[in-house]
Amino acid sequence: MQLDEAKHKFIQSWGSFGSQWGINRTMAQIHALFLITPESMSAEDVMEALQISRGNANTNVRTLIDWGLLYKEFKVGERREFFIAEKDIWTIAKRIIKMRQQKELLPMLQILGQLQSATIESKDNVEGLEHFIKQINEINDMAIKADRTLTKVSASEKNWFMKTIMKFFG
Amino acid sequence: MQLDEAKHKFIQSWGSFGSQWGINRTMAQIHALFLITPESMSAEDVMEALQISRGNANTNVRTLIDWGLLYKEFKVGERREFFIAEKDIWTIAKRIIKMRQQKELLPMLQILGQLQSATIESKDNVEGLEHFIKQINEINDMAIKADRTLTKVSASEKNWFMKTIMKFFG
DNA sequence: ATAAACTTTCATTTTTTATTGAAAGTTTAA
DNA sequence: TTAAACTTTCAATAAAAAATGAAAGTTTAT
Repeated sequence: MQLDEAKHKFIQSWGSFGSQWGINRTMAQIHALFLITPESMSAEDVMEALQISRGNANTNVRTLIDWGLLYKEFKVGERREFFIAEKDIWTIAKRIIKMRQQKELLPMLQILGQLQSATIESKDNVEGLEHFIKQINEINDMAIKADRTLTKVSASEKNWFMKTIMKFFG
Repeated sequence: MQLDEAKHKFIQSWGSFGSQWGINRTMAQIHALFLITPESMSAEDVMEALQISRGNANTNVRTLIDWGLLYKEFKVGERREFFIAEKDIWTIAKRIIKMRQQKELLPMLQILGQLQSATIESKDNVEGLEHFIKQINEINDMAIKADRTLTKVSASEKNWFMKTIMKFFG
């Protein structure tokens, strides 16, 4: 297999992988491209490599920077911006976990909290009310546990994580 | 707050939560509806409660059954099918983890495996080739660890999980 | 055997999400 | 200060995903 073919395969696959996780396909593809490119690249380079528009490239590169998965790199004598990927997979995983926790888990926890603290009335459906409250409580408990776990994982050092968790899971 | 209002809020929230995870909004809403409904419901009940079409209700109820989140329930003297939710949050979490692992992680592992076992050629870009192989290896290692972890979690008993994992994370 | 009761399918339509590219905005060098 | 080089924005367009509903399929009771 040629290197270009292998790269292409990886980029496509990372793209569809990402799009299954509410991460837009192009953003994931740009990320993949950077992961396997040792040098830094400009917006132009990304546009050419993935055959996408300037606006699309710009938007998704910005988001990747926000997520901490891409860094700006200034080159002497160069006017335009260059970008380079965070390459350490553990750091990448932690950043993705953190962003997803914020985007997804947090809003859910807020709603669940609201529902728990609200006084819910229902005269004619006591069974339904009790069941509702029980379910919300259980879901809230699980969500809080998940949230704590993710917080600790994304704040942890690679070594600590590998030692304490991976000894259980190989 | 009225019970109906609280239920509605939960259903909407669960729906948008789901849609961020590549799980279609209506499927998540149907799931939420069943979670907070103590009795079993027919397709008709779901259609009415969520104001959706027959086809939509049918498709998503089938998928929820496939995922092990809904069960069929037969009522004596009733021709149509009734459904009822798996209510235990731990079981639900395990089933969702398992499905997502199959849908998402497995295809990625296959591609990574293919790329690792392939002999990749590149005369003129040795640096690029070495970097590519290094990155693929690292990503593959992490993916395998994630896969093992998810497999063990989704096969584990609630008590075991809580004892061994939750003592780390509270 | 057949018709009523119910479920599934799928071509079409609608909704949602992502992309484009031109115009506006910004920075830098001379 | 201005014009070239580059970046960002956003209204319009395109693509992808989901929903509809009527028709086809299936099951059950008589």
